[in-house]
Amino acid sequence: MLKDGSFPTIPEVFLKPYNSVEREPWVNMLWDQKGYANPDICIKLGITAPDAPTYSIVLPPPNVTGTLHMGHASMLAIQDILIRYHRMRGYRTLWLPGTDHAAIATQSVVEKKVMKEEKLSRHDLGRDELLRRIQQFATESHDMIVGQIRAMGASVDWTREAFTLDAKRNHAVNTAFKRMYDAGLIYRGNRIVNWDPKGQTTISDDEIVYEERDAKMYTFRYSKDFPISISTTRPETKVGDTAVAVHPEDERYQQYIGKEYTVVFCDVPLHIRIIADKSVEKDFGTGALGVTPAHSNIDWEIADRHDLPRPQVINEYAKMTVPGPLEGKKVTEAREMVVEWLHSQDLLEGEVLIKQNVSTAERTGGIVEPLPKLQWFVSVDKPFVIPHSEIPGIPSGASTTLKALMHAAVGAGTEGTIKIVPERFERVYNNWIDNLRPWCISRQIWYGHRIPVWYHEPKCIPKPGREEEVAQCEMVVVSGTEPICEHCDAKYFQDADTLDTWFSSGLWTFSTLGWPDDTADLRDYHPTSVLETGYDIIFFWVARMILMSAFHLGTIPFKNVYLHGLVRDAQGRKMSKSLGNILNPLEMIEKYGADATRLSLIVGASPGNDLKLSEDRVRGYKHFANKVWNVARFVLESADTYNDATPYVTEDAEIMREVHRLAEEVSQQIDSYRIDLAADLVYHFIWHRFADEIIEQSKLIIKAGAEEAAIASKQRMLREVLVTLLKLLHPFMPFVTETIWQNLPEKESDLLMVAPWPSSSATNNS
RNA sequence: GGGCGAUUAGCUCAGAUGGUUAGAGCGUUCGAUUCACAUUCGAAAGGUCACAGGUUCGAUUCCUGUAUCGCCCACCA
Repeated sequence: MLKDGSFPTIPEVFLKPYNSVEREPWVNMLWDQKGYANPDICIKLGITAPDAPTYSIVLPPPNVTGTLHMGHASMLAIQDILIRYHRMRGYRTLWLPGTDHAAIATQSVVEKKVMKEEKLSRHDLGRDELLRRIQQFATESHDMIVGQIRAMGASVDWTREAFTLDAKRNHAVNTAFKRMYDAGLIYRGNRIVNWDPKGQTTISDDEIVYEERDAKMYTFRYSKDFPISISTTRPETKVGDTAVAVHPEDERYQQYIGKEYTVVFCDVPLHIRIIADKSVEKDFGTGALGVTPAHSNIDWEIADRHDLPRPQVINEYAKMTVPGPLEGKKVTEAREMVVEWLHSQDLLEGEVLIKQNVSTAERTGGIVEPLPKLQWFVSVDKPFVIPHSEIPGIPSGASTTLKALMHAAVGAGTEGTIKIVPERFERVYNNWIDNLRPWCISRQIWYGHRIPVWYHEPKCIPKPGREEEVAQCEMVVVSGTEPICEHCDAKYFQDADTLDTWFSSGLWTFSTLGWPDDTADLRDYHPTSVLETGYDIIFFWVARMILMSAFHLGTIPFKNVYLHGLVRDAQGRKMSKSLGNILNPLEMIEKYGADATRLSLIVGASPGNDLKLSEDRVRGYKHFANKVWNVARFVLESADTYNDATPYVTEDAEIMREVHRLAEEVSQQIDSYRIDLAADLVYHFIWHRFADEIIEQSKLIIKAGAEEAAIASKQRMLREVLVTLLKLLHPFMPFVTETIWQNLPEKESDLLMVAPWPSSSATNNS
């Protein structure tokens, strides 16, 4: 009974267990109404100081290929914790959401779907119709993803949402392409590319997945009178050979170097030169390498050095093109035919079973065929002058390369460079750059940013008197609209290819902020504070963003990179459809609540290490959400009145100091990206210190009717500890804490999400 | 062929610039309780901190090897 004779009343909502299914959508609506995820609104309402430091994250855009999985859920949880923490600390905090068109991934999903349901190929549909289908699919997928991001409680600013293929981003992509082309870093060239015969497109080196398979290595001669035997696992390519390379110091073959032979191999006449090249290993196989310039990367480079002809004998469908019996045969068939022929001619000298890494395309699983093709590339080694640079070690106006920029941007504790957490990935990153080759950016698929290059076809017939300018108008690169030839008024035709999806993703940190325009957002929020993503896309994406930002802005794209691990099942296996061990985030949210789902993905997940997740874990944290709920109920019941001027008795003052120490520790752990430990600290304090000990002890005072001063002190302590703990827990479990906040009799701010973060200083009267 | 990570209680993981009895959760066992708790609380059992050397007064912690598992990179034809 209270002083005025009435009974304590607590909000009725507390009389039932915490119900996440009911409360979470309600809290989401509340957040939407207030719109505090938008930093402009926070400034306008005086919640955030206009000159406060900024804190920004761009959401790694999920692919619009379907729904979100646990990996996405963990990424959203981690970023939301960082964002909510900084927002409460008073930063101008922006978390910018978006989705990725994911070019090849999305197109192949839709193509497969259309093939399955309608038995139609993309060529049956045509470019426009296929694009329409993909658009529709992407929109549905996008809407689903937005719903999932909201369900997780992610406090992103929807007013700034972006899509990697929307009009603004297309403008950014075209501008970026044009500027890199003008700087000479993008060029069109005939080089060996990774061709995926199944997907009918080129792919970059990073989209190759190596699979170990059994293979046979054959040792043989081209003909009886050819002096040197060679070894290969791909005899069918030998009809494209133009040389045999040996090591310059290999005494066995000295006498043959420089000689030329004409042979007939499998009914194909070949002209073979014996050359010396240092890249050949003396001790491998016979020490002699049959050089197939058109169908092997290393051989192409040898051909460069020795000026060899490069006949193509395999086409885009992985079929033989050389005239004769092999023509039109698949490479695998042709291989058997050649081996049979070698047998029949008694040329085969050896056959060994070996393990071999076969290159396959990540998306389609097709076996990659190296082919020479005319494609667009980004040169990472070509020097250029960077007009403006804030990157340490690279002065404005210096001559540099993209590789050098990428190296300089990350690094070993230097002020102003990117810091990667965990640090060991810095080595992985640098190692990758060292091995980087030209980046092939053109793709023969339809869904994506069309290459902004236009060709004059047929050739220009100039107006009289301007004939000499014609050579310059055959090909133009423009960032704007369709060009028209000024010499003959003819229209141009745009390059049919699209850009590698990572080209547009690479611009993400600044294309989302309005670049190429000089916007306030770009000035305020770039470089972003941290890029949080999985360690599996450090090369695909992290490195490309650094490249793009360094070239176009002369800055780093983010100050920190935080790499999280992968979410695996309870046995540590990858989650996959075929294993049937997938946990669906939405289902977990439905059963246990977003708060529980978030915590289960956070606690125990140290940076860069994989997390084993089971449904039991999620269930465990649902119990915790309910525990928090009941703690609040108890405190509001037994301390329904209190006075914030009441002096603390010694014991309670000590508890307050303890709570502030906790706040300090939690802050430190978050600052050093150990949010797993931070979450664990709060969890344990609430459950095993506050609930099990502090509350239990306070019962002895309050319910036993001790001295009034002691009771008042306890009541004030309970209320203030509760408020502090709600704040500390809010970044991790935003829904249950916000719900409780809304039911507090009085509160410092209308929403907990913008309440001030507990400071480490001790309170008054302590 | 290079490189990286992991190896601590039955399971999942913390941990310390090296120092008294190595921690937590889940699980197990025993007990209490319905007076905030779709329960909760208390207690117990359980570890030669992968192995072998070295440095040291002292190592699970640092160094060097080894093993097992996992991952990444690499144009050995």
